[in-house]
This record gives sequence, C-alpha cells and structure tokens, in this order.
Amino acid sequence: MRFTSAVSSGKSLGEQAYETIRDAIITLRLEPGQTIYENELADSLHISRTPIRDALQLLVSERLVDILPQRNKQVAYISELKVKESSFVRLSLESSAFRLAAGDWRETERYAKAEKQIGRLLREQGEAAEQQDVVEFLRLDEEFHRCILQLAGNETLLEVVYHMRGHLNRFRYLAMKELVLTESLVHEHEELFERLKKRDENGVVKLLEHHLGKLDSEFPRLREQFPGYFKD
Amino acid sequence: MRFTSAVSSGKSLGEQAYETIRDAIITLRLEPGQTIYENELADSLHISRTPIRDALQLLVSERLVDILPQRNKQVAYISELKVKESSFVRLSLESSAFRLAAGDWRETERYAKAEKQIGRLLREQGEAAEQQDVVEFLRLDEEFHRCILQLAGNETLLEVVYHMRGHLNRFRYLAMKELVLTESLVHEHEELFERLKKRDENGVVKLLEHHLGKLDSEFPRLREQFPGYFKD
DNA sequence: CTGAGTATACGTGTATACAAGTATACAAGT
DNA sequence: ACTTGTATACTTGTATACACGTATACTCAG
Repeated sequence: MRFTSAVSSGKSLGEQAYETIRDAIITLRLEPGQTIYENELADSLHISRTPIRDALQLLVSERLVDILPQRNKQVAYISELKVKESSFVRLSLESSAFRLAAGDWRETERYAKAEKQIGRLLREQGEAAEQQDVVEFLRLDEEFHRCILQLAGNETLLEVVYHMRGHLNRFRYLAMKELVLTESLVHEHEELFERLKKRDENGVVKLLEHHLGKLDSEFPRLREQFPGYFKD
Repeated sequence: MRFTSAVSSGKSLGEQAYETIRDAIITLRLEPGQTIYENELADSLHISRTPIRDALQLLVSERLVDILPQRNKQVAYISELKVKESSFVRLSLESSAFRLAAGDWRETERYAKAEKQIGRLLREQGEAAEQQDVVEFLRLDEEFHRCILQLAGNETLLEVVYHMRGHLNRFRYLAMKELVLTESLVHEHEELFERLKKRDENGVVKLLEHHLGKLDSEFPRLREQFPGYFKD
C-alpha cells in the first residue's frame, strides 16, 4: 500500500501520520479488516515506527483500528452497531447545538461570515454533485456541517462530532462507491440552512433525523455487496 | 511526585500509565499548570519513556494535558469554558440517552439488574456523604451515572460521556476540597432515578440540568481560592 | 551597568535496538 | 495418517540512543 507523502509543515511526523492513515481508512484505501503492520507503514511513509505507533494509538482510541495484543493491528471492521451509535451521538449533539445557537447569534459578525461561507459551500456542493465527484462532495458536506456547528461556538462538541463523523463517513464512502450523487442531498442542506435561519428548531431536528437516518436503509445492500467489510 | 505503582494485569504498561496519570490529574495530585517531565514520570513509575509518551498522548487528545512543542508538557489548566462545554455535551447526551431508554427497557433483565445495583449505589453514597468521604462519593457518583447510561445501551455514548466527565470531575474535586458533602446530592440522585422509573422525560432533563448546572456558581469562589489553577 | 551574542544545558521528537509473546511449520511418535 | 511437541519466524511492546530546538546563562562590547 502506497501513500502520497504528507506535506511538511509545523506538524510533527506523528500528527501527519495520523491524518494520512486516518484519511486512508475513512476513504477505504485501507480496507476494513486489513491487517496493519507498523513496519510496512513506516516504510511507506519513510519514517520510523515511533510516530506510526503514535498515530495508531490515536486511531485505536477512536475505534478506527483494532488491536490484537502481541499479534497485530487491523483496520476496524465496519460495525452496524458502531455506525448507529455514532449516528445517534451525532444527532443528539447537532440538535443540541442548534438549540443552543438558536438564541443570539443572528446579529453577530460570526454569523454574517458563516452565512457567506455556507452559501459558497452549497454552490460548490451542487457542482460536485453534478460532476459525481464523491470525494469532493463528502469534503464539502463535512465542511458544511462543521460550519453550522461553529455557529454554536462549542469547540468540545465540534471535536466529538468530528470523531463520530469518522465512522459515519467511512460508511458513506462505501455507500457512495456505487451510488449516484443526487441534487436532493444538496437540497436537504439548503432546507436545513433555511430552517435554521427561521429558528425552526423542530423542523431542523426533524430534517437532521431524516438526513442522518437515511443511511440505515443502506446496510443490507452494502452488507451483501461487501461482506468482508462488516463485522457484528 | 510519587505514585503507587499500578497493579500488574493483562494491561500494557502504557495503559496502566494512562490510568494512573489520568487519575492523578483528575484528583489534582498533579496540579493544573504543573509541568510534566517524561523522564520524571518514567522514573516514578519505574518504566521507560515510551509507555509514558503513549499515555500522555492520549491525555493530550483528551485535553487534560497541554503540549508546548519542543519544550515540555503541562497538565492543562482548568478552563471555565472547557468545563462548561463538556458539561453541555454531557447534558445533551445524558438527556438523549434517557429519551432513548424510555422506550422498552422496563421489562428486560438488564433493567432488573441495574435497579438492584442502583439501589445499592444510592445506599453507599449516603454513607459516603455521612462520612464526608469525597473520593468515595465521587467514585460512586461516577458509577451511578454510568449505570444509568448503560440502560440506554450505547457504548459509544458512554465513552464520550466518560471523557467529558474527566474535566467535570476534576473541577468537582476542587470544589469538594472545601465543600461539605450534603445529603441533598444523594437525594437528587434518588429523585432522578424515581422520575426515570416513571418515564418522566421532562422531569429527568430538568433535574439533570439542575444537577449538572450547579457547578457554574462555584467558579468565582474557586477562581479566587486557587488562582493558579485556572486559565482562560 | 546594560544589552547583544554565543555557548551550554535540557527536554522533547525521532530512530533504532532489544525483549517477549504468538502463530506456523516441521518433526517425531503412535 | 494424525496428533503432539518443539523450534523458528515474525510482530508487537518496551527500552535506549540520538538529533533537533528552545531556553538560559555567561561573556564581551558599548
């Protein structure tokens, strides 16, 4: 397995390795169940085992990597339970965040900035859907939700949701592997933002539930199509 | 700083170190702002730097340890913002968990077991309060909430809440350092459990808000009393 | 006496070396 | 042929050695 070497920056090698490996797992370039050899990764990324181990430990704590003690590690199988649990946590937190934000952010400068950015994101997402660019679409989706959450101004919450999204997005990547992108997803985002602006809490929560819950129906199909990727 | 060496078990040295250090931070035996030297910890625990670094990295990811790149690490200052953010996340998740559990667990065996355990915990907590045993009280508090959450059966959620509780409990330890334990806290738990049994969702959420929100009022007093512990 | 500049000490970040445990393959006995 | 025991290979877990970067203290010039 070959990776494009990460860019040099202020980050430590361990951090870079973390991001690289995590991305590879979520985009399924490292397949669920595949065994991971620290030496192999170290060679691929042209660094030693130490930062690799640093990265892997973080991924273990996120449950994206499983550990067979004294034997080896493997990228975690996709677990329907884990995906649903993550989805539940995320739904709970995003809903709460909306309720929290519903109060007083309408006039702030932060809001003005966010509104502009969200408009841009929605447009770009439309283009990505048109071109069936799954990777870009999911990246923009990520950014959209992130942007919305930032309005609530709770960094801790944001971080937790980020972790939950790891498991969810991996599943979505799998779903998107053979699912065509529709404009409807973009429209859901647009409507979400509309209701948010109108402070329609219940509407927002309901939409979120629908938006995030749609995945559930995909499990049987994907289980059948990628039997080796699932476990539980 | 001296630690009692962790018990031998199936856990790796890194895991043991993690638990030991985390506990020391939360119980304030390692003070907020105190700089951490990997060598020092390694000597204290009679192991090498490697497992220490493993443990510290996890604590960094929990924001219980801050990192000054290429300089040193320090146990994170108590941040009012962080505590409140964690509190918010926890409240959101516990509330959702109650709503989730409100459905169909009343008849399950799991529930029967939990009810017995909760009864025991409430009793023991009463005794701990009587004897002003802060450490034991908080441990039982932890177990109480954990037990309640397990009824919802969402491991992922449980884990997130566990992390949030790290920051909250540290603050509570500080508060308890000179606050007398009252029976009222135990009564709050009892009432919480009563309303849970009655499926009084709104009542549960309201009680939780009160139960978890009480900390807010403590900030000014503690800030004044332990100025060196706070930062933000 | 003060401030800039250099040298030194110290701690982390990274690499490598070593130890310990598990699985596999091979051999020997039944 | 099959089972059981032993040896070997391989990977992780841990320890140690090295490199890099920051801070501090000292020196020397003004």
